[in-house]
This record gives sequence, structure tokens and C-alpha cells, in this order.
Amino acid sequence: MKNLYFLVDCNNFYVSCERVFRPGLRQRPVVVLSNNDGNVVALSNEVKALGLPFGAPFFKVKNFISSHDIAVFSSNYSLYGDMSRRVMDCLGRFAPEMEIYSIDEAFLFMRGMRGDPVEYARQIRDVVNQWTGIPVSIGIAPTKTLAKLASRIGKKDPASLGVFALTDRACVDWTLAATDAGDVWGVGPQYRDFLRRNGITTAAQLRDAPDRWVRRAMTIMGLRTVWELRGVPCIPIDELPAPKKGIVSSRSFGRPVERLDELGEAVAAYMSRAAEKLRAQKSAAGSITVFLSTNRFRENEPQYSNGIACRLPVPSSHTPYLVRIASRLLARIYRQGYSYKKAGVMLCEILPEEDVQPDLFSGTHDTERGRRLMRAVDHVNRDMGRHTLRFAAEGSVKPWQMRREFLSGRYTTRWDEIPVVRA
DNA sequence: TCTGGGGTCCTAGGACCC
DNA sequence: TCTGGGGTCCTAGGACCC
Repeated sequence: MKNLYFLVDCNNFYVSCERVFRPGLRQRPVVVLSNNDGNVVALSNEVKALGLPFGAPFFKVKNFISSHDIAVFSSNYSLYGDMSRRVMDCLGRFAPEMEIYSIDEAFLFMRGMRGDPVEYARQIRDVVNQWTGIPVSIGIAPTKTLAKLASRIGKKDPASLGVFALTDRACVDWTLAATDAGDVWGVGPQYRDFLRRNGITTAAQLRDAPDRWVRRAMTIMGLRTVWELRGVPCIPIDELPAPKKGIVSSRSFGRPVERLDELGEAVAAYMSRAAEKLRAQKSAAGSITVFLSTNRFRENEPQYSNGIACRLPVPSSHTPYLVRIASRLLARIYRQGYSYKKAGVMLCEILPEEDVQPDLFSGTHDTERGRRLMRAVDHVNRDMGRHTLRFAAEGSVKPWQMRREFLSGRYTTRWDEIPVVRA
């Protein structure tokens, strides 16, 4: 009996979601773009094989994409979010303890596992694929860090068919010796370069580095990583996601925006979204920040970026109130004569709703009536689709809205966009 | 024309307190 | 000769993740 972590990772997740509903794309190269059709953020294996790098600005690789007949999609978070939920629901049936780590990854914790873990993982892989259409890779190991590594191999090595275990000593040894230290979970570009300068290039060398040196150079986090490479679990499973300590909502604009009123509408829309998230976790925010900036890539244009924060007299989650404050803050940092590219809001000093202390003199802005209103709005938007009800301050024309030229349907969350099959 | 968005944690240093 | 000691809180900056 042993305790094992399974890392389940969806292969090229956004691409796979698009392919579920467009089977004709299974053999074709496919990419998905970031918000505003900015960068390439998901690539099918065929595209990776062609050498297109992750993160490339779309406009710079347009020719490459069309010359290789690559299918292109704008990000469709309604679809990916819902597909993710289906995958996670499915995984939850296989493990007593699960941590949803990101939209496309989950750790399963198998406490005191009996039987063949690889066989069990293959079963999970097949059921997820059958029920959701999403292909996954699964890494198995005694620690999360090793499980991450194992899933990478499961994905890359065709012989493993998507399941790879780092459970026996010899296998761990040669795998770590063949892995770049920079590919270890928790080692980013800065630490990778630092390690290289100190003669550490492989994961095996990192595992064997002296504790005191690691602790000094890479903080306690680095030391944890090293111990995990040695097979000592240091990063526990987090079953319930902790409530957010800060909520950011920001977007680049589809085209440059100059006018204060248009910026104001964008900021109102972002604040409205942020407040919705805030209420979803039953919290209130004690301070808000508004920021904006011009396009930093246009070096020959005048640049300006600024942000301003304000502490609220009483923490709130009431959209109209937060929007009012945000638009005041925006007016204070707005300067005429610039082409703005991006704006956003941040909610900080977040605390549980029930901990809010009304102010003795001004009372609370979130009256019972106000709270009922927001609950009703959230309810309608949850049932009938986001933006069914929205605040007039968000505007209706939205010239600043992001570009999404290659958007697919919200196949699983909207009756009017459900796929049609002709036989 | 054209370059994403949203998070977490740790540490050092300074202010301040008794 | 000789200039305390211990604690908390906050902030900015740096690192990482997907």
C-alpha cells in the first residue's frame, strides 16, 4: 500500500475542446488564440511539430498559419469552462481526494492505494475520453512535483500512451538525469539560469544539491521542490479552493480608445464582472484599484500608464456603488491626448460578507434591498447567460470590446448554439 | 491594424510599539 | 571602549504557476 499522486492533464486542452464539436479537425493542425486574438496560446501536436512557438503574436505568424492550412480559433471560455467542469466531474468519481489545479489539470490523491496504479490510470484516461471527448495524460508518483514530471513524459513519449509512473527508484533516477532542471515544476526562467550558472543543469543535480544552499538561494519554496524530487511529499492536496484575496478584471481593447466616456464604460463592465466574482465567493472588498495604459509596443507614440487605489469606508460587493467609485478614480488618472490600449480594476482587502462592519455614521452601502437586487441579477445571469442583465454604465455599443474573429459556438451552454448534425 | 489575463507565495527592510 | 531586545505590521519587489 502506498500513497500516490495522479496528475491528470488534458492534452492541448483548448484545441481538444474545439475538436470535440468539429471532428473534421482531428487530423488537422489547430491553434487557439488568447483574448483579443493576440497570441497563440494552444497548439495541436501537428502545429507543435511544425515548430510554431507557444505565445507567438498572431499577427506575426499569420502567414505561417495560412500557408500550413492551420485552423484558427479565438478563445471561447464559455466552452472551455464547461468542458473543464465535465472532465472534473468525471475525475471526481475515481478518487477520494481531488484538487482542481487549473482549468485543465487536477491532482488525484490515492491514499493507501492497492492494485496496479498504471492500470487504474488507463481506466481513468479511457472513461474521461469516452464521456467528454477530451484526451488526457496521467502522471503517477509519490509527490506532486514528480507526478507533474511523469505526466509530461506520458504526453511526450508515444510508447506510454498517456500514462506514466515514476514509482520505482531506477526509473526516477534516469528520468531526472534526462530532465532539464528548468522543466521541473517550480523552477522558472530566473532560477533555471541561476542554477545553470552554478553548474546545475539537470533535475537529478537539483535533487542532489545541498539543502542549506538551496534554502538560501531559492527560499523555502525551492527547498520544498528539491525534497519533492527526492520523493518526500511537501506540497499537500488542497481540496477546497481558498477564497481569492484579490480579484482582477482587465482587458486589452479591440481598438485604441481615447475618450473618457468610452473608458468609463469599459471600466464599469470590468468592475461589474469583478463584483460578480466577489459575490460568488460571498465576500466584500475593502479597497479598489483602477488602472489604464497605452500600447507599450508602439514605441513612437506617447506613452502613459497609471493606477490609483482607494479604500472604501465600508467594504462592499454592490456593483452600482463600486462602479461609481471606479469611475471617479478613472477620471482622476485619465489624461486626454493618449490612445489607450488597456484598462482594468482590482478588488483588494477582501473579506467574508458576514465580517463587514457597518460604519457608525454612514451605515453600510449594502442595504438589504441592495443585496436582494444583486442576488436577483446574479441569479438571472446564471440561469439565462451572462450579460442578460447589466448596468447601463457599461454602455451598449462597446467599441472597446475585444476582437474575437474566429469564435466557435458555445455548444454546451446555449440552446441556440447547440451543434446541428446532418445525416 | 496587430503582442493575453489572472492568480499565489516569500523575503527583506523599514516603521512602529513596548 | 561600551548606545537593548523583541515583536508586529506593512510594502515593494521578485519569483513562480496556468
